[in-house]
Amino acid sequence: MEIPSKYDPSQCEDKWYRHWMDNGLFKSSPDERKPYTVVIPPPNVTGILHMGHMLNNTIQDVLVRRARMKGFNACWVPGTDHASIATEAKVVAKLKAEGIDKSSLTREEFLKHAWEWKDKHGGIILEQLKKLGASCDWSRTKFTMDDDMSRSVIKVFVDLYNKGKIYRGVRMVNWDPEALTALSDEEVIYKDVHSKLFYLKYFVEGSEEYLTVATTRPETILGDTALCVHPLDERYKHLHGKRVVVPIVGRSIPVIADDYVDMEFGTGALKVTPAHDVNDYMLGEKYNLEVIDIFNDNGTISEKAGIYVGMDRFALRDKIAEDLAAASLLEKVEDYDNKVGFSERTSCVIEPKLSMQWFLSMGDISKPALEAVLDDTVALVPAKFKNTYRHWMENVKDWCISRQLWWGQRIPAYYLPAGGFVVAETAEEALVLAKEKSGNSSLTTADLRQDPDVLDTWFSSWLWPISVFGGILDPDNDEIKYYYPTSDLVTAPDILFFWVARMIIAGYEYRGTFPFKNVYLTGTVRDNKRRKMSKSLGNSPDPLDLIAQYGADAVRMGMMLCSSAGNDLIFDESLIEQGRNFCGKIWNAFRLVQGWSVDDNSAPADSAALAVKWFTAKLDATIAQVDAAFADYRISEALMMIYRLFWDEFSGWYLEMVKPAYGRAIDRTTFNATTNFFDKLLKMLHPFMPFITEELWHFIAERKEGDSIMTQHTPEAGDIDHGIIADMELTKEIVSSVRNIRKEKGLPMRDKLTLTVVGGGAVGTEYDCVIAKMASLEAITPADCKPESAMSFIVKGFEYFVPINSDSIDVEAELAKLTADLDYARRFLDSVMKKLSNARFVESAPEKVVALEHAKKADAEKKIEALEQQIAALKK
RNA sequence: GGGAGCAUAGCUCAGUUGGUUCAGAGCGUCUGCCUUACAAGCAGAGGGUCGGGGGUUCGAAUCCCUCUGCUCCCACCA
Repeated sequence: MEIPSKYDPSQCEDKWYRHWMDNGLFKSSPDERKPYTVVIPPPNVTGILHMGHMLNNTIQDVLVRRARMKGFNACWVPGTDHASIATEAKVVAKLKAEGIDKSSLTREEFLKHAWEWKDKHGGIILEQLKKLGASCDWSRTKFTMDDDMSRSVIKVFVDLYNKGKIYRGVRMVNWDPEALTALSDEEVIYKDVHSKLFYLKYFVEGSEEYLTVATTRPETILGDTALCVHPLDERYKHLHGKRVVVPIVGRSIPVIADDYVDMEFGTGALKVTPAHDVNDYMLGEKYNLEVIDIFNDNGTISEKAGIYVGMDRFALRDKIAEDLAAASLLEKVEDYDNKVGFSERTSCVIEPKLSMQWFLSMGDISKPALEAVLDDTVALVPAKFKNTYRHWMENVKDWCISRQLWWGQRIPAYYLPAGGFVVAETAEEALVLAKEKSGNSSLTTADLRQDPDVLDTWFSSWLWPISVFGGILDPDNDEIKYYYPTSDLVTAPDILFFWVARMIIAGYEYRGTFPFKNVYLTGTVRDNKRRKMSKSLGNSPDPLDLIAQYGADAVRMGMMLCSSAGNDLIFDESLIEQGRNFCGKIWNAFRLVQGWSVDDNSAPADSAALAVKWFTAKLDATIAQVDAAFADYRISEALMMIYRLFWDEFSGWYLEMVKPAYGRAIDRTTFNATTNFFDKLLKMLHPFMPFITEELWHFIAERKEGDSIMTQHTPEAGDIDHGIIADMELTKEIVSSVRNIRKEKGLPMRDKLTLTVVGGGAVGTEYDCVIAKMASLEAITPADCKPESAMSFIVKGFEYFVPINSDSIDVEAELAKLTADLDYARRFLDSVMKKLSNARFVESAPEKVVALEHAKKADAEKKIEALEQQIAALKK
């Protein structure tokens, strides 16, 4: 088969992906092998691939492909998440653009639009993952709102409700006035903002005296129902029990005393708005204050406020400041930096709001999940996240699971006409319960009103590792028993609490054990200015463009090179260029080997035989190192090891050692060994670069229909010959030293040189053939002393000389260099002697270390002697 | 406000329990080379008092303290 002179990814990638799919190579079903299971962090169903996905899924694919080649039954389950808020927001926006208002639609009509949107855009991101080479079992693709997935969610809700872990209640929640829904605490992002601190005057009723109160939110005075001071605050003691008048509003409110107030802050007086501040709510409960909800759901002023009705909350802030100033009720305004909560999804300012919601109590249920991580039953990689995890789990609060949306699993609570509700998986079951509860047997399903809210998206994704295998609906099915617990989870640390922690909780609650053994937490992808890559900044390249430009393997390699677990990764396109260049290197090395003609009758040259022996050892050593790196999830290091093995050791040294002279054939033994090395290298590379390795692997031999490198066994390390590796390192040092002299003296490779070795040599003479070939020498000769007119170098204390024309030797420069070396060597010896003459060192240091210092001493002495001789000879 | 982490070559990062190989790798830089696989390449070279200061130790990039500068997480100071 003719090999093209250049690697063209576009010619290979689709071809091999189709090959893998057509032959069902990604598919997994339970068998006698050990399972290796990964569930994908389901991307938003309407999302498109960004660099974060790229990173995340490349890592997963590397792990999955490697496990598969290690003999595991690898199963990577793909899927998408319905992403309740995000998707609903997109659909609302899309309808709005078409002139349709959500409020003009019925729930059913809206959901029809949403499903249409999902059907149109839902598959895109998964198709993009295929371009990347992801080896998911696509026949298992799940969506969190698939019928069985939704039924799992509902079953769990009912179960937890029946266990008393889910309750309904009025609480202060984080209200998103744009999405018009409650959010969980985790969905609120606090940011520093520059705001203003307004100092307002509250006149004491029937008096000219007033208190000044500092607030960042003057508009909330409409909802003020008390003023609070510290009981010990001397400034206000006389006002306890008195009443003050809310400025502009004119309402009379009590002055209460509570030590919650910080006397140092502002004026030491706090306005209390129980409906719109969490702390104020607490005070309101304690002192039984009136609660006035002054906002509509969309953040405008409600009828209850009485004045300014219909104004937007931020417009009112400006307006009320003006009006207060006009009425001389505003003492002053100061600049002030504080934190404000923003919605993770819509980015609008969160309004604390009192409302009726559903909650999951987290206290008991989260305990096993905390233990599991603390004792490494579930290992977080890197482990530094254990602290964060523990902190969160120890302070976990109840989870607000209801959302005032339509897109999602509707809460299975049914309200009875006469009040009260029942919770059941279906309307029919609910009816039975309702009849029982009410004693009214004439009820019909039409009499029951299902709760309009849906569940938080994470209330479905927390079941993901279980529900994708049907483990909720049928806990004893073969799939869940085989694949669960899964092996590795690869995800971003920003959803450690949203998702990872809750999956562990659900794992223990519904399977009695952890959902995955290891959690690999990726870093944030940043640009070369360290800015987070994001759509809004426009600094994120389109992964598909990159794949089109450089090829998927190059992109994968670029991602993997800069990604260490848990650390942010600074992505730069140059990394992908490096990946592309590596593809070229592999391709060309392969072309070289395949281009050799083979002679079945000749015996291997000495240098070739030695090279094969050496590279066998080097390969084994690297395999062992790569295995160790993978065991610790040091994946980019593993890749770098293979990269250097291939580029430097194999291409730079090995192939040059065995390469036949121009026009000559290579012997069969060496050729076969080389092909075998190539085969192993391709297998080692395959998890990282699936396409090019598959393409080349098929050139090595005639393959049968359906063969693939991806189902081959990855090479295992044999016994490693460390001796030959060390000797070859010295050999390379000698070769490099000769090359350096060539470079310095401008001697071209075609000029054959001689190498003279004094006093034996750093390596045995059997390496001479390699040195000669690699350094382009015509002879290597032993000698007793320095030859006339020669350049020199020292390896491991042995003197080497390259005789050259005396005209080209700059005696002064050589002397200067040698003298500097000698100086350095003497100082080094001094430092060694200082240690050895220190009795405390000799006493306390381990024997090994002391012996080492002795060895260093011997080496240094030898080197000094050699240098002195060289200097003396040069001076003559 | 509480907690965690980071600081090593121009850039991105390795550096296990202090002691061979400890000051490393890749990329970039510089200098030669179109040497018959590859200029997306080959050969060679330079580059860091391991953030500052102090301490423990025979010995510190590594352990302790402190300062400085970043990052992240959590938190109800109006």
